Amino acid sequence: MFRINKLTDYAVVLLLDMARAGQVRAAHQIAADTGVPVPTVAKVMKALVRAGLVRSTRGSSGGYVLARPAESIAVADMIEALEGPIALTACVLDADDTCEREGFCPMSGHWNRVNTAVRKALTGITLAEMAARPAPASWRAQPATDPGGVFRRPAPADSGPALA
Amino acid sequence: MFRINKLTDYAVVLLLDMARAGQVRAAHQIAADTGVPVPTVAKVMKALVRAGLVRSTRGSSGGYVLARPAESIAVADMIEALEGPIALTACVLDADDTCEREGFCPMSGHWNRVNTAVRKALTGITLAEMAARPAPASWRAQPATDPGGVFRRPAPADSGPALA
DNA sequence: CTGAAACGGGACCAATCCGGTCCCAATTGG
DNA sequence: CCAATTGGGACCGGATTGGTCCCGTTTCAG
Ligand code: SF4
Ligand code: SF4
Repeated sequence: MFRINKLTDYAVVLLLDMARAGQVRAAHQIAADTGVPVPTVAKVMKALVRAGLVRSTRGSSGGYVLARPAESIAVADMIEALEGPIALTACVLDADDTCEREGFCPMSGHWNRVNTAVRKALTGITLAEMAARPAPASWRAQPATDPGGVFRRPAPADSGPALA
Repeated sequence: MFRINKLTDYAVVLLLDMARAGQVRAAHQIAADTGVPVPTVAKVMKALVRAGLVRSTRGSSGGYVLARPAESIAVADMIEALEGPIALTACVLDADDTCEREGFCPMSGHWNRVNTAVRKALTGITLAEMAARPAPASWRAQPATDPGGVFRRPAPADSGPALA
């Protein structure tokens, strides 16, 4: 169905939340804030750290924070963090595995162009853009009825100068 | 890994072959021409017919042919034929299922923008463009060494006025 | 009229992938 | 030392995917 992984989706949601918070927060806080189960948040954060998108601090009063400004984190970066290089097919240049047909398949070379087009599209949208505006009304499917009180803004009073 | 389905990949390969042939040909011919196993070709073609991208003729001397000019078949069409509507996440407008978080997830609306960007990228490349040129050398990963004699051009002599 | 050739619509299965959870070691501040 | 956190997996059940096969239907050739 041409979906991104659910975990990747979560990653973006979590990053968006972190961008709006702009301060170090523990995994369980982020979980409570987004409604994503704690173990899942933990798993996703590990991947994000490994990819260098967020920085982590261990020990008590530790937690996670964006490793670089939200302006420089594109959707493509987040996807690559969770799923590895963007490669629509096995014969694309930066795919980590190869297709045995690659040598004589007339389609082979063409996928690179498609792949590039997609990656460019995904690079053109940054985390900052999404964090800034609260999703234009024309984009929303539902009128936003909070069913459980989750997703409260991260302590609006003491959240400091949101964004890095 | 952000891959399209393998079957979708095959679909594009088969369509490209059909575009270059420009005449009605049986599934087993297309299979022999592309190196894709016959049963798989059959399966893919069924999907393509259902989606209206190719027209089929039954009976002996039947086969498949493109339903419309290759110029009007975009990569997005082929993907949608095999995988259904392009919807990166469940909360995208034209997704057939929904996410329970959709109402209060701050990311919800934003995915539509990403989705649109991707779809636009996929709509900008047509089958005709790919059928015309033989994949610029700069795109190819391998120097094209045919390991099995497959993928011979569809009878260059009597192939008629290639393309619709 | 008969039969071969071809498509149509599935059922079917093995293998893989994915999501989700959990456990324990390592680190750090109090 | 203790509590709070992250790090790095293992683990598993369910869903998806790739691939094959079977049988009914349609159509043309002879
Ligand atoms: S070489 Fe051909 S079959 Fe193999 S991945 Fe590329 S397009 Fe698909
Ligand atoms: S609503 Fe939020 S969690 Fe659900 S699919 Fe959309 S972005 Fe992902």
